[in-house]
Amino acid sequence: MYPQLKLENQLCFRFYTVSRLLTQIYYPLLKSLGITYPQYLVLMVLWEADHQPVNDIAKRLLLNTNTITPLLKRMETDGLIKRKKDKTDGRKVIVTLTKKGKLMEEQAVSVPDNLIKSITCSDFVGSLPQDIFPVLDNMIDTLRQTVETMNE
Amino acid sequence: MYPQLKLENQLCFRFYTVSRLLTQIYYPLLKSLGITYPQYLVLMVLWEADHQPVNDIAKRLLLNTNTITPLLKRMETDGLIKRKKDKTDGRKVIVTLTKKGKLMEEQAVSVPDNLIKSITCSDFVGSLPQDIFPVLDNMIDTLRQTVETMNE
DNA sequence: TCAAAAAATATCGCACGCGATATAAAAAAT
DNA sequence: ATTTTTTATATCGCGTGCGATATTTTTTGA
Repeated sequence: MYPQLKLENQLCFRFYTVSRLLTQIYYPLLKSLGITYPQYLVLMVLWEADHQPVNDIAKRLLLNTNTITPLLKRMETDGLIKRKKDKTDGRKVIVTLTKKGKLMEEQAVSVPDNLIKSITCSDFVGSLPQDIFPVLDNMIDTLRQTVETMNE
Repeated sequence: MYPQLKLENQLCFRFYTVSRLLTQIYYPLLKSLGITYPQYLVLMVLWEADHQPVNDIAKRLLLNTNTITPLLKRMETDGLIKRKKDKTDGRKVIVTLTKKGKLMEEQAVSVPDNLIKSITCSDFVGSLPQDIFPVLDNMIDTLRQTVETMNE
């Protein structure tokens, strides 16, 4: 009846679906490391720069503390990271990789390649338009601004 | 250290982020209707064709029954749909819109337009490449095949 | 016909995500 | 110096998502 309510015209549904399916394909690869996809994201942030407050990690991943805090607690329980109050600013909690968390980077190096290999297509990456990354980054930037404006 | 483990090189992270942010922007629009985004998706499927078995809805949304079943139960509790065993095939459960579920389509018509309006950008849609939909559909098709192959 | 396989749905457990709200510490304002 | 505001993190509750598995019904095959 209303074309704007057809599933085939929904942009968000496509992103929702691609995100879910990609995460499902990640699952067996990350399971062998004993981590989930959001935990993998946190580790990537820390591998780039260790010793960060919770809020910096949250901002980098565009997640809120109500998601990040329990996530980090689980990672601490699993021995991947340590959480410690900042000496100079008692509000901040600094997150640091443990030896286990640091060593996992070596095992994770093969994950991106294995992901591509496991996708049933002769050339998944090559079939994507060259400019897909900037398009997505523009979208994220616009959406991020919108959400920030909403929460004011 | 390893470029393949940099967040800025992650395709999946971008889809994950766009999906989450878009859903957050949907939230206040759908809240006024009393529904969530996944429930909105189920309703769109039923508005296109009422009276469908659970599995058809699940396939359409590329979700599994362990997600759809509780979702449908909540929607039944909220008086949006009815679930009834199929007479001819006792395994199937047929999902039908209630009057409330049907009437909600009229209220939902404005949601897509209001979503665009609420996004902080002069021309969000116009700044997307013309061929973004087929690209996404190709991705979904490839990923769907991969996940199906995984579960064999 | 009758056991075995397949199909459809459901249950269980756990990890997110996030709106709403609370708590604690630091910074700013009066 | 004290109150107010802001910042950083955490808690609570609920709704997904999904891997693993179970249940029920139908279909298939020997």
